[in-house]
Amino acid sequence: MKAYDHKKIEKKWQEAWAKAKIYETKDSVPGRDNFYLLVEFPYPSGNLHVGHWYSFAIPDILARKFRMEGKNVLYPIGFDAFGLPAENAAIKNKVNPREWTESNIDYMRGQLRSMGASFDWSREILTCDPAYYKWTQWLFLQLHKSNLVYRKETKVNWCPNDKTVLANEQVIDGKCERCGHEVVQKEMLQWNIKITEYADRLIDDLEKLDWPEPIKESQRNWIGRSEGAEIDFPLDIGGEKMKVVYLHGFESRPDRPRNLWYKAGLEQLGYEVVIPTLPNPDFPSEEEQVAAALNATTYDENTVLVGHSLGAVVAMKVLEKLDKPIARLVTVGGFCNRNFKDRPRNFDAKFNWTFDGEKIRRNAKSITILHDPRDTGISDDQAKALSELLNTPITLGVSNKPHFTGDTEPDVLMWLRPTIRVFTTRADTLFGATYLVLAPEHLWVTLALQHKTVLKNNGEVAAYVEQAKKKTELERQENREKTGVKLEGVEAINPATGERIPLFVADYVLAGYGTGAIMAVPAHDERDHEFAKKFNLPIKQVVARVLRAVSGGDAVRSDVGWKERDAVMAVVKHWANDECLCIQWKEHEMHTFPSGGIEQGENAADAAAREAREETGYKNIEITKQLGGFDYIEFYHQIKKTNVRARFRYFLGRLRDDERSAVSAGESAMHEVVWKRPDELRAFLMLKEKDRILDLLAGKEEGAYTGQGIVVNSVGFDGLTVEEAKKKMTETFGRRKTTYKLRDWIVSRQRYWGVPIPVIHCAKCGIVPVPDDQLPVLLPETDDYLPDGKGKSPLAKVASFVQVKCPQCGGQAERETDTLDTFVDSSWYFLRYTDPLDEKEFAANEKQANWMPVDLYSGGAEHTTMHLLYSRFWHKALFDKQLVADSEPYLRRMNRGIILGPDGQKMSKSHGNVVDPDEIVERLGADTVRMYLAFIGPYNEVASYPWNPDGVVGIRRFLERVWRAQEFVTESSKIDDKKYTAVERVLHRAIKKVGDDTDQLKFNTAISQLMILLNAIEKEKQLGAEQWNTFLKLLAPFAPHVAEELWHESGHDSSTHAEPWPVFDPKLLLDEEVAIVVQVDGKTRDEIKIAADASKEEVEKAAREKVASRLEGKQIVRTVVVPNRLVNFVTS
RNA sequence: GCCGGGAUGGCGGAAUUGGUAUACGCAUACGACUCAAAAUCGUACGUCGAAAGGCUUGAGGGUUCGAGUCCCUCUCCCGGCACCA
Repeated sequence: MKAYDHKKIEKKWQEAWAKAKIYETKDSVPGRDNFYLLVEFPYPSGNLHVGHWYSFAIPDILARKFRMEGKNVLYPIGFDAFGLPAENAAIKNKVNPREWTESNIDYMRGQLRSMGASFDWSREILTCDPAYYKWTQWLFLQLHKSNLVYRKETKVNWCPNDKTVLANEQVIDGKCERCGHEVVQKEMLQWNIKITEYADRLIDDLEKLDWPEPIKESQRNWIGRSEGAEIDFPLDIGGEKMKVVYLHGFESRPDRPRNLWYKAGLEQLGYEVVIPTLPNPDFPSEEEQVAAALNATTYDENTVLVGHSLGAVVAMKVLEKLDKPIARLVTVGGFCNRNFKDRPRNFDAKFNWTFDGEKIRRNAKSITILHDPRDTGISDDQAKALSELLNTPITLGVSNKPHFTGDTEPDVLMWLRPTIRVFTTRADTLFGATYLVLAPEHLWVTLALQHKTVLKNNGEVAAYVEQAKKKTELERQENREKTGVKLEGVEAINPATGERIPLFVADYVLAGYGTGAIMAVPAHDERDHEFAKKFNLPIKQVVARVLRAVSGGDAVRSDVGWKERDAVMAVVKHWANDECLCIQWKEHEMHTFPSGGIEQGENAADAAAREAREETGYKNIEITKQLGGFDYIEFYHQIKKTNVRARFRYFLGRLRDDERSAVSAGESAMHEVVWKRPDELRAFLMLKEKDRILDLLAGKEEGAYTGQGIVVNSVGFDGLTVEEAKKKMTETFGRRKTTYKLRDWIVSRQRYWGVPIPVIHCAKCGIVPVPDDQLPVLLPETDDYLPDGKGKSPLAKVASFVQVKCPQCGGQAERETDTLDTFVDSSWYFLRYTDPLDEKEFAANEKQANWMPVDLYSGGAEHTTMHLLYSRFWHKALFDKQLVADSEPYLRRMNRGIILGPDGQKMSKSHGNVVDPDEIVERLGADTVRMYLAFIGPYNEVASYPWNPDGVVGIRRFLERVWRAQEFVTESSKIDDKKYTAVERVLHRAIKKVGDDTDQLKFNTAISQLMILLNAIEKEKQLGAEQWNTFLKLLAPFAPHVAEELWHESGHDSSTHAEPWPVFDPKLLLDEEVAIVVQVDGKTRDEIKIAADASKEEVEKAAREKVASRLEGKQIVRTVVVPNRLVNFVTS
């Protein structure tokens, strides 16, 4: 027997497999199902570490096993070759990033080959190859066509060290993911992709994916959907005297509910509202209507003129006739031509359709054009014409009924009056909103500051806003002390209570989330509570908690009904001692404070005093204060025999002296009065609410109550549950709204080594996409990769690249010089593997159809909210363009853990604990490294495993024992021979378990089963040739070289990897004789060996005999027999 | 703080989903082979106990004939998000 020489055989077989091209995957093979096994392709960092082995060599086990099972497996490889490190290395070492990248790739190819992995190298792709990025550019332009790409001045994360913009996902704890430098916020013109438009689908489609739950959950959290409401708070700006003149439309009347609703809303703010009656609304003419409008009132600089629909035309005609300007013109669903979407109108000929746009503009200091794209009559083109006429951008509105004809139209009202719109998930607490908070960047704040006279403390607010904007993410995170400034001179009106409430700017409200403004409910939100405490703002309870008795005599019963009532409880202190007045009931299990219901018209505090007097006889009780607010207490009333849901208030009182009148006979028969010291109360009281009352008594500071409960102090809504009130208040005061934490994806990078964004800036034509036939836009060669630090890409310095003819007008234009985020490259690479050489398409439909969607995608948890989310989005965008056939790219996801250094720390050069796989492969062989990593623990977990150098040796020992086991193989292959049967049963169990465990990604237990099998073989010291063949086939996916070598050693010419996966015989899975545990009273006492097919009775009988001595003198009350497992005798 | 996952020998980890807890491997000890060492092979290896027999799956309680597994309470560790209204 030759010695096991891993170096020789690994080299030999790797070359042989490559030469035979056995892993070059055909698009389809008759009789075989296609299986697409994808691993995240590596970044060409230059050197493979153990983590790479874990990523690539372990999934290879699956690839090989699935092939043996008859699947046509695609297991491709490529390189995510663009990106910052190449460029940083280029700057540091003065080498070309392309050369650096290519030489790294060359080196890594060799290392990857040394794994003995069955990659199909013929499909290799490089994202920095123009043949690849041509299609990255093309796909980007497809998204651009779908209006998913836009350019916007955005506050972005800027890394001053890498001198580039980072995506939100690339900022970890306020620091750059790549270099660790602190990230600053910067306003820059950036390319964005509207991933937010897909937020719902990205969450909802997770349902149908076979992914680990933690990954799905992280994506859901990251997208951060929350359902809530938008509520408008009207502003009252002191000194503003406005008159609103409202001109209704065609076939309308001044007294339509909607118009009256507008009137009420505006008058609430002290506005004067005029709604002229316009003559002949069903057959209107310009002359009559304009005259009526002009006669109805006077127009001056305090007038807001509103025209709905045709009213807008009338309004413009009115403006044409005025000789001095008004404050504002608002058109609602207005128009200036007759190109209606639906039908012609009868007023067509009675109006003059030419307008003096200039005069109208001169006569209105500001103009708002409100248009709803879902309008059934007014087309977008009509709105656009109006916008051009008045030289004013369109404000998009949402109507409740098309054309803003609902009974209420909040969007219109919002534009008629200054309003702050807030987003809240707790609409039920609206009555408790005692102030508003705006983010420092809120538009209204910005406008007010510009205006200068709106805020009385303009300077102070300006200073705060300035300072808040300068804070970095890190500073915001470190110092969470609430800060803010009140906006003096402005008040908002709580739409529910009508109360005037103050406004603040504070940086605890984020501009980027919701509407950038919140209603603050300090009683029921911790942040608002903290702020209110600091600024001494009122805290108003509007939700009462529900305390339910669940044990003891007053526990709520399911068999009786409910009674509701208002109640009070009195905590009365002794006149001299530190004791409280308590009541102990005689016939019932009740220990309480005096309490009872409030009588008709009675004051709550008086009721508390009265109850205490009546129940105890003490006369001189004075109530000193209320403790806390409302609580609902639910309990079973033992005397009235009914459940009670009582809305309680607690009062603190004092007894002046011991003067006492006789307690009524009824009362004294039921209970007696006892005095308890505070330290005895906890033990004495049985009420559910005692902890809360005792906390209140102790004067413990009460924070915000954020839980469920019942609404109080909210006229018209009292008694509703939180959930019911949310719904009802949203309907009454606002509208439903869903918001997301997810931000749009900023894809431009101001760096050299990436895909040029294929766009041209033309002074005349604006942004012009590069035509398809001019793709790819090649990355130009340059020696100057240094970014300028101000946000200009190095490409901007390459004049020959920048200067270009505009493809539309032919004039001189400039190329976009930013490059794309590398996550764009990797958002579609798996599609390219299906058709890697196609020059006409990014991947032909029929080629995609062979493989997509990916059957199993393996990778790390670090990509959960980055690559994995981006590529799902990208795929959906392509799906909507019908460029791909599925809405999700990956059916099943498996998650790889992390390999730590031998010291249990993350591997890093600074720790000096880096394990070099090349060295171990050299010393122990690739098969050992593969198998050790597979054996270290379950693969599909978010977990980390330390590399144990001794453990690796154990696997090497196993392979050497396998090698030596060839000695035991006899020529005979007759497995029915008695001497082989012991091994045969273990072998069949192994076939089952290795197969099952591998499918479930539990490679560690699959390998342990191979070890058990080998142990059995060594014990018998002989096995048949067929058994040996089967063993090698089971081993093949795990240790491909050893298995192949031994396979050939035992006389085969074919490859073991092309062999079919063994099949087990179910009959052989169980031993003929099984060991059955015998328990007495659940304790294992002995075991019996008995034929596997023995009957229940036989088993029980044998067991009883076995433990007869222990059963002596005992009564068996029950016998439990679990087939092939145990017998349990239960004695009395 | 919120959301997810977890805690089993000296270590990595098993446990047919409620049925012999500690499979398999590592480490360790002893023995065989050897002049010796390494390698290899064999034996032992949760814990208390001489043994019989107890006790053990982060802690405490519960359900069950039977709990690592199910339920409740708590502690700690890991991961994600984090002033997201």
